[in-house]
Amino acid sequence: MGTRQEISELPPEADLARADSLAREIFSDIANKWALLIIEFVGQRTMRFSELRDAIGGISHKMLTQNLRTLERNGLIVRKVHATVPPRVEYTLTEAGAALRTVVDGMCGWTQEHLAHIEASRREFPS
Amino acid sequence: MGTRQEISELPPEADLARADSLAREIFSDIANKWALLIIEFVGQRTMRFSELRDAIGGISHKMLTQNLRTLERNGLIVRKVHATVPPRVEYTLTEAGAALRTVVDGMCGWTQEHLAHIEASRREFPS
DNA sequence: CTGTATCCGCATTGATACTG
DNA sequence: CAGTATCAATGCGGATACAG
Repeated sequence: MGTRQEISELPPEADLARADSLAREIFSDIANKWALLIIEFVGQRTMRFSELRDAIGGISHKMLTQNLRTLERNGLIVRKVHATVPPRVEYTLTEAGAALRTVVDGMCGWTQEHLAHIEASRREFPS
Repeated sequence: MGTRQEISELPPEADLARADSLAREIFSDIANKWALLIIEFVGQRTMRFSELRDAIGGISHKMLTQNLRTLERNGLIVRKVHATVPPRVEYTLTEAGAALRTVVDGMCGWTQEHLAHIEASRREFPS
């Protein structure tokens, strides 16, 4: 197995080096605002389709459906349909999704912490 | 200032609740694959324009320029022009950019760790 | 309520050419 | 080498209608 260093020193972006790698494709799948916002909000608690729509705000019916499907396909959320009328569909994070959520939390936290810095930077930037 | 709890218990996504908030706008600015990939690669070391282009791969000249400007405007990277001929332009992360990089690292790490899970999930998903 | 399908405008993106 | 500008095309994303 070699030394411990050889294993642990792999940089986190190692597999993202090639543009055509699977890692890159997956990265592109999740690195967009709708996907990340969905992860963040569903992470708060299990939510229904319309609850999610209202919570996120500004997302169209179509984009929400589309992103939910992609997330489900990648195993980040589970979709549970209750056979009632009217139908009730609930979305929950999987373990993998929850793990990603901690990362997204970090991103949300970063945004809050650097709001002032960013605003200042924008004002000084020569338009 | 009140109790410590009142301050620390704010959820990381607090300011992202409204779709028209500044936090949301900034979140949207950085939550896209090119911006995050640039942060990740520039975070490895200071890089020139063409180095970055080659390192990332699959990004067009125009998109790279465009995203670099947005990142600069938001104070995440600094652009240093060396008055030589031919010109030499180097990009480096600011402190804020470096802070974001640790988050992006987490995202890269997450991608690597869950590659197998995602592949498996995709195979089982009814296309 | 939730989901699928369609249409269509507009923004994003790439290719190309030109400047410093 | 790095950047800007322009043009054309693709596809994202919204609105709408309809089905289960």
